[in-house]
Amino acid sequence: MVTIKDVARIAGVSVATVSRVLNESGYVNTDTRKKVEAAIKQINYTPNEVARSLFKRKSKLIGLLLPDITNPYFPLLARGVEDRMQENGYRLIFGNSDENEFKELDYIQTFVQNNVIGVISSTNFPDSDIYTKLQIPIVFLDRTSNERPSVYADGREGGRIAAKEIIARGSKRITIIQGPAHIKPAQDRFQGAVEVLEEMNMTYNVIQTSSFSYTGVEPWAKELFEKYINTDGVIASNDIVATAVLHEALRLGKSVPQDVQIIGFDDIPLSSLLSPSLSTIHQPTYDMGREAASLLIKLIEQDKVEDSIIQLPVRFVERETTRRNQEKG
Amino acid sequence: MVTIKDVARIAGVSVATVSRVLNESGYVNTDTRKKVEAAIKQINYTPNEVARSLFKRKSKLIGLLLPDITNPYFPLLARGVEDRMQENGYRLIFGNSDENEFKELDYIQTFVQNNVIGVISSTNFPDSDIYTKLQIPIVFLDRTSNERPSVYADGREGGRIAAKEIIARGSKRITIIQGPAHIKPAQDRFQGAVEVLEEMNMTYNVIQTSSFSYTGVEPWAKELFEKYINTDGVIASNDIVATAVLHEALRLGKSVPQDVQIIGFDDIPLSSLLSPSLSTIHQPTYDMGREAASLLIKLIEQDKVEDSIIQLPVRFVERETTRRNQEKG
DNA sequence: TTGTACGCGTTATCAC
DNA sequence: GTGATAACGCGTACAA
Repeated sequence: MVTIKDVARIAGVSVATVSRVLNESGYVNTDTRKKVEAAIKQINYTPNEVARSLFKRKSKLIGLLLPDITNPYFPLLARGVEDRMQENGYRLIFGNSDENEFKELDYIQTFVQNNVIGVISSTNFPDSDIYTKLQIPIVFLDRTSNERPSVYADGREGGRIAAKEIIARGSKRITIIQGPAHIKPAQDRFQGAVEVLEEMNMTYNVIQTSSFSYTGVEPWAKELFEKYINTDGVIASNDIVATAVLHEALRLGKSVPQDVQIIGFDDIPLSSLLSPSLSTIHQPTYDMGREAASLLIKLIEQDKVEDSIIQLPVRFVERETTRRNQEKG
Repeated sequence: MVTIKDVARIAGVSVATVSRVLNESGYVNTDTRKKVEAAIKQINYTPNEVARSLFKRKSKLIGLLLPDITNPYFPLLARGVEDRMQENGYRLIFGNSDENEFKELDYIQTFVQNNVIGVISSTNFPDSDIYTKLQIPIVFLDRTSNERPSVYADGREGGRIAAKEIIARGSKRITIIQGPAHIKPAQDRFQGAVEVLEEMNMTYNVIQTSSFSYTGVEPWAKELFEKYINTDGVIASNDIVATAVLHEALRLGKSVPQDVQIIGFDDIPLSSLLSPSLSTIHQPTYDMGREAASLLIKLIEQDKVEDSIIQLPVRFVERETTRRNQEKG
């Protein structure tokens, strides 16, 4: 390993001087600087971030905690975070929590042990001791808790839009799929949809699901059509569930969107590749990741931050699982 | 920050003793140990991994470099790596390379600066200086290079299987989609398919694609049916491309699999949710991640490793984009 | 069985 | 302008 001492020896100066040119701190003669830079280049020296981190008590590392990168919604989030962090020289320590509080605690602990300078987490337990006791800046992503820094999409409005659109397009017997009870965005979506349905005096049914995971979405799709065979409109809790519903509807010989309309949530990349392609409520997922990163960077680098709760807008994406809107012609 | 000194002070012993109980090294009296453990619990002490890393010149961190986590193939790989690493107490520093050699170099450098103890990379440049000069254990994942530790699937056999199956199921005018020329597994698949087609004296066409990315797969699907309108069998380079081809075929009013059969590659999670669901060559993606992690752990913890080149088998998954095999009844 | 002292690579303070 | 040197938190000879 090549260290700052080697550079100092070769350049014929002290390590203090090398440190100065490295960090552009303090005075250093132009000639001296050149000698040092030459030495650095000669032996291809790069500073040991671990030693830096030890001394400064903080690293250039960010902890990123996601429920499950295998769920196609999260990679975009992660990518947004990474790209933005990269721009400011921060790197990611990454972990999947599987919505398991113990695993979260374990990861957060590792983050702290590694002197991460901040954490971004899509946790289901934002009010857990894990986070309230955390001494470093934290941003909740796709999650929120009172007054804590967070970035998320407007789920309630998304639910409202989904309900309005599916009604405007002619569904009369709507079934809402309610996502996991403990996940705030899922409940927001659900409530938004219910609100509109109630306002418009529509009858509707509800199917409850317990997870957002890939595995085991089919059973809920089957349950839906067994319990409510006459459903002619489905507001799904996310695109994965919507995809399973679509699959099951087609399997049962139903025409989509003629017999049943389906609206998803998220607009994950595969939605547009389905046949028929999936109408859905678009979330600016990648940008949410970027925003969370930007917010965390502000929290780290600035004293005070004005807006630390960021809600991003959603929008309806019309594709082929909904009929043309008659009203709009 | 609570340090080993605090523990020592509270327990009324020296830091050396605390260190001994922490690392279970050397002798320590049972009573003393209990006092130390009590103190640790009392002030909730956890060792500073940065200081450890500095002293030992290596951390518990692993560098994981993937082309793009947004491509649905890679999250499973990442998950496999993480789960296995977790079991041995290693954590991941993660980065997307975008198949960009400069970004790779940048990340590898960061990994080294952070004392990672090993690297797993799905690089397109395994023979680059970046890797040949690397002083720490490295495992190539879903990639391979002569004699270097690597874990990958048997692409050639996969290509052969795909061709055999699509022929056995009655396709006469087959089009193969050839993945990016610089990615070894893509070429293996292609060659395997071509081999069988040649052996059986079938006529076939080839469409060349330049990337495995999501964006811009549609154009190739369109190109395929414009150039080779009579195609009745498509061997796609991966499931994303296959999905786009399926989408386009249905859009053109073709019946799948009656008019055209489609076989994908990878068996990403969405494949089974498509309508019709996608027949494909299954890769044990998650297990590949795990295997790569296991191999790297061996490389790190053992002196010599017998098999450092691991090729995993693939298999055909029959779903709905292929017809029933007549021969098999 | 336990404690002292040093070094890991870096930065910051303070002389010179 | 530059160079010693202490300190960051930990692990390990070596001494006691």
